[in-house]
Amino acid sequence: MSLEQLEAGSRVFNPGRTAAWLAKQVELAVGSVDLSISQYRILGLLDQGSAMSSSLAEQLAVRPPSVTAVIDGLVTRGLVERTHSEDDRRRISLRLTAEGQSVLEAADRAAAERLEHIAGMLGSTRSSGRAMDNLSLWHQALVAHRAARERR
Amino acid sequence: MSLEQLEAGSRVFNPGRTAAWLAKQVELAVGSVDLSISQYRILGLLDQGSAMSSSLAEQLAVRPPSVTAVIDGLVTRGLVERTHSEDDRRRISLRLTAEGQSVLEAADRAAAERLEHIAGMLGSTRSSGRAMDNLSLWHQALVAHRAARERR
DNA sequence: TATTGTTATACTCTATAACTATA
DNA sequence: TATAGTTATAGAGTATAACAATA
Repeated sequence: MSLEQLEAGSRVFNPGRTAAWLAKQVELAVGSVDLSISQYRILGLLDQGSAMSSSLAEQLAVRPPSVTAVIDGLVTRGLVERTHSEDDRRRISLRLTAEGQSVLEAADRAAAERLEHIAGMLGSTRSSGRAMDNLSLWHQALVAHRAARERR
Repeated sequence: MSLEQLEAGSRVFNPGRTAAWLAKQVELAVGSVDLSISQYRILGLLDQGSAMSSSLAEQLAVRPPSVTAVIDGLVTRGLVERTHSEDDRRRISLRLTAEGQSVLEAADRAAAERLEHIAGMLGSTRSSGRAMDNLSLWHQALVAHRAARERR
C-alpha cells in the first residue's frame, strides 16, 4: 500500500465501505419503482420460488415480525400473495403475483442500469466489464455461503 | 446465457440483487460493533475529514433532518463532535472523536473479515482474491461518480 | 407442550413542513 | 429575505415480548 494511501482515510480502499455505498446506489435505483431495499430482497427471494414466512426470516437474517411487516405492505400493494398451507395450517405460503414479478423486473433493470452507469465512470470498457463481472463472482460466493449455512 | 439460467430466476445473475445482499452482510458485520449501515456510512465520510452537515446530506443522498437524527445518536455515543463554525455560526462542523475513529476501524475490520469469509466460499484462493481485489474497482467507480456529480 | 406466525410496543432511519438562528 | 440546521410529526423496517392458532 502506498504512502499516499496510508495518509488519508479517503484513499484507502475498504471493502465494507464500498459495499455500503453500492447498496445506497441500489436503494436509490429501486426507489424509482417505489421499493425499499428490504422489499427488493424479499421479492428477489420469492422470485426463486414460493416460500414460507419462517424460511424467509432465516434467509433474510431478520426476525419473524419484520417479515410480517414487510410482507403486509407487499400484499397490500398486490405484489405478493399469502395463502395458508393446506397440510399445516399454521404455515403461510408466500408467492409473487404477476404484478410483483413485473415490479421486480423493473427494479432489477433500474439497479443494473445505475450500476452499469457507475461502472462506466471507470476509464475503460474493460475495467467497467471487470467491475460488473466481479459482482457475478460475489453472487456465486453468496450462493455458496448460503448453501454452507443451510448444511450446518 | 444457458437454458438452465433462463429457466430459474435464482440462477440468473443480477447485479442489483447481489449488491443488496452484500449490503446485508455488511449490515450484519457492522452490527457487531453496534453500528447501523447509515451510521457506518457517515463515520466513513467523516474519516475523510470533518464536514458540514449540509454537505453530508448531499453526499449521503438523504435530507438534512435525517443527518441530524443519525448524528444525534453518534454524538450521544461520543463518536462524533459537533462544533459551530466560527465564521458562519449557522454552520455546524462535524468530526470523528478518537473513540469514533476506533469504532469505525473495528467496523471496517468486521466487514472486511465477513466479506473475506464469504469470498472464501468460492472454490479457489485465486477467485477469492479476485473478488476482494475487484471490489476496489467499484470503490474507484464510486469516487469517480461522486466527482462527476459534484462538477455538475 | 411445541411450533408458526401475528399483535403490541418501542427504537432507528427516513421524509416533509414549519421553525430558529444567523447572514 | 435567504440559508443552515433543528424540531415536530409521520411512515417504514427493525427488534423483543406476549399472544393465538394449530400441531
